[in-house]
Amino acid sequence: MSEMPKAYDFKSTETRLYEWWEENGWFKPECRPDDAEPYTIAIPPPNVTGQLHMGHAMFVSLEDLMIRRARMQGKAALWVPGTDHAGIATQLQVEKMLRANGTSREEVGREEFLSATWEWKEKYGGRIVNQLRGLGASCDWDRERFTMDDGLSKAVLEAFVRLYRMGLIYRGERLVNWSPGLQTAVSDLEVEYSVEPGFLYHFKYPVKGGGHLPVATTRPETILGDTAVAVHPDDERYQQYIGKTALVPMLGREIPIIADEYVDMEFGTGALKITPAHDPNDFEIGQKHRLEFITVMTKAATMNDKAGEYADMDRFDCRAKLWADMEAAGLTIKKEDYTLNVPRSQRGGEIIEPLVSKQWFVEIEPAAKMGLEAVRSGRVKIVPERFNKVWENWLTNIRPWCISRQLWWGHRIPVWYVNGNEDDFVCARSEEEAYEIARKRYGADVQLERDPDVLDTWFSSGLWPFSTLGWPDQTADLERFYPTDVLETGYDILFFWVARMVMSGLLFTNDIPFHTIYLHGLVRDEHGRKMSKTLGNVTDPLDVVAEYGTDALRFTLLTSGTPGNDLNLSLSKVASNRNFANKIWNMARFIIGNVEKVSAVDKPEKIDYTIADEWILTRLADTTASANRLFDAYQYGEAGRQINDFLWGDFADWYLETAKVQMRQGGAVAWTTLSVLRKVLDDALRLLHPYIPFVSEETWQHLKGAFQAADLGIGPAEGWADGLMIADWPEAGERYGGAADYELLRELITSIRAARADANVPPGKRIAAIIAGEKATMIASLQDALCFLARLDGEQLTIDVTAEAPDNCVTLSLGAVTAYLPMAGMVDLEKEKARLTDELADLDKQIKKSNGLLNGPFAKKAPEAVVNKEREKLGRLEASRAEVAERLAAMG
RNA sequence: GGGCACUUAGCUCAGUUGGUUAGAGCACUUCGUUUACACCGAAGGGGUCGGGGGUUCGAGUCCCUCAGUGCCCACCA
Repeated sequence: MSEMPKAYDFKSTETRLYEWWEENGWFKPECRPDDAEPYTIAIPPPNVTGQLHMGHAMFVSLEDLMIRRARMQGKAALWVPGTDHAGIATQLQVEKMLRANGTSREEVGREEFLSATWEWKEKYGGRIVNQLRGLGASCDWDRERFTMDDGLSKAVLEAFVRLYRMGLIYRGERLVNWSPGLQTAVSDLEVEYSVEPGFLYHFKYPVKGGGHLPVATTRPETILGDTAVAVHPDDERYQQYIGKTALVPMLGREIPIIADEYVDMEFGTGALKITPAHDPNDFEIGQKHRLEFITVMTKAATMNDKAGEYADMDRFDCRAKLWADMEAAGLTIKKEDYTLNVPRSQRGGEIIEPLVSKQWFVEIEPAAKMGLEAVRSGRVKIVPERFNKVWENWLTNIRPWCISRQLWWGHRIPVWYVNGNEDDFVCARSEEEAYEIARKRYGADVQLERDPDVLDTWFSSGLWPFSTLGWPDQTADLERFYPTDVLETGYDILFFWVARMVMSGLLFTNDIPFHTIYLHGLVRDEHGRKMSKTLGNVTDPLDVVAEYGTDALRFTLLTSGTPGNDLNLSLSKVASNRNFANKIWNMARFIIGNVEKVSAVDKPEKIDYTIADEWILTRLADTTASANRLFDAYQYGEAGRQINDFLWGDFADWYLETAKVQMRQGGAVAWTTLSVLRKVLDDALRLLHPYIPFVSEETWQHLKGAFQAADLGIGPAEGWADGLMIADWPEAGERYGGAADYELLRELITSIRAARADANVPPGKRIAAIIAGEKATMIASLQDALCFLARLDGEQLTIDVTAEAPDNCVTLSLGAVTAYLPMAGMVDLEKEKARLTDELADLDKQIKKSNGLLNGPFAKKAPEAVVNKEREKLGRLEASRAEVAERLAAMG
């Protein structure tokens, strides 16, 4: 191994390691034995034309973490990558390109448009995938899929045909959410309601034969499509009008005045205009009362010829003009300010228009029931659990899913119409099959024409976990890796995607598609604002990676938050984590630098650990156990923070410093110290590898190289693996009794340092000390370390259990051990007296509290371990108090 | 109209089954080039854990309630 530079350089590392891992075939499950337990994740397929954003970085970090840990646990880890054709999004991009070239989708025609889109896909589709690689994603790229590749297209056909034959797909004329700009229907989920200021228009509905009914509406242009006016049957104000005829303003069309309990007498005027073709509620009332359905708008949301003189006007121009005309005709009452809930397209933001049109629907209630049961029974677990409620609520109130889109880019609906008749159609997996069926049903001489529409993009992604593994064919992959294990994604697509996968999995594979749903939150800017282009607060993951490295970004995303909650990304945290990577690198440099100071003959027959060794090994065992417990509970953030704290706060700040002294002793002590250094860093690197794959692997390779070359008999019990990536996952080791003694030593050192700082002792100055108390001899075992870390003068150090305090000294009492620092000339007697007096008061307070606790109900009711802990604490406090009191008395 | 989350140090956040004196990073103060690291180290200042009530020997943690913020679902013209 080459020399390690002073600072870790991620730039020269990341690409090199990624390629090396991939060349070794370690991203493939086949790097484990055939009988290894499988562990599978299907990637949330990014839009094929998408640009990498923090959401991608988030899911890559989390899923790669899960996959890498499983792989190290010896499982056949498979992360299936791929992309989504993203119907509308992609089509819009290509249309934009066409427009830039002075043409349009309509002009070039369907076929040419599709080939242009495929070209676009080939050109830009690889970009996002390469960006995922850059984040370290250990996907099996040989198994990469695309929602419109042949296999997945076959799966889509199969799913559609099966649903149709189960009677769960039907075509119907319904009121759908229509996007006038995109010229397609969209599903309920694709509509977002935004609260906006608007008006409630009150006007007079003329009644034939005289009089009028006051009516209120937020959308006057729909008046032109009214086919009834409704009042509540019990409303005394309007009893006289029920059954009479009203006249549509400006059109004079005659419509009935009906009674329906749906009308809220309290709201508005208590009289309701009914426009069955333009409002979901009115649609139902229209059906109930068998009203006429009059559509007054075109698909472009301009008024049609049913709107009389308003024909060809834009819907909002019409609103204004009609109201002005009504005002002139004396039909208006008032226009009051009113807060509207405006339906807007999730894509593009234009106002969605409810329009009657013929569309394909999936009746998903039966599947929804299965999805509900899967979560209720615990077959599918959601992390965090609180999303169970959201799941429950949505699936319980589910409505038919409109799956047809009037787009060109997507999976064509596998339905053929017979002889130009819309009501005669066949549903089949292919044109050949369609003809076969049609001939049987309609005679030999049939002409078929395929439905022009395509399917909602989520229809194909709903099949993702099994279609990517080969379904509907019974492939070996499907057999081995399905059901998958965890589905990890953002909570914002729980309904769009996750619920649909669960439902289609249960429906088509008769199994759950995954046993756990892990939901992460949105990545926001550091002040909690949503990242948006208009706000200009978008942080590009590629920029962050270029400046701080992939590991720094990954560790930040993984440890800054908690499952299911949004996370505020701050660059200062990324910078800290870049520093963490460097810190790890330098720990390794230190250890490797010590390798040559030890020789193989120093290996002792029987290992004899110092209390420092015992302490760090115990801390390692605790950290490993805790991390594993947290990993199993999907608490990755907390696990990462704990490993970080351990490695930096315990290993680097304390053990490494102590080890410097132990190494100087040479011989068996040095050998043992080096073996502990290696063991702790090695295990920590393993624990960290799923978080920060690059720096951990690079560091580990250096460690491995140095120890293998030195041949000291120090290394992993199982031998050095080729790569950390495929090394064994650590399990918690032994705990040792000496750990507590070292803790006491740490306390003592910290106290001495603080006392020195308090007395303004120059940092370089070695001072004298007397260590007394029952644990003084324990301290003696690490006397040199004590001197080094607390800057004590070894020549002037007295260690004696029964030593008495000299005059003119600072007293540091820790119960089992006491330090006297005779800092002649440097210590202010009066100040020391005051300090000790304060300390005495504080000790008295604590002792009183502790006594109160131990003599109260606490002693009887609290668990024994807790009570014992309190007793020990009291013992320490009392010992300290005695010492402090004695010193004060001696000082007069 | 339902439902959920959040409210802890100046800022951004941890705190898993209730258990010593509530933690981290950044920022701040004072010191420091001891052969891993200045992308560093040592010491330190800073919090009545949103308000109120309750359960408990013990509450940041559990329950109730109020307030603020954010989000999701829902057809009120």
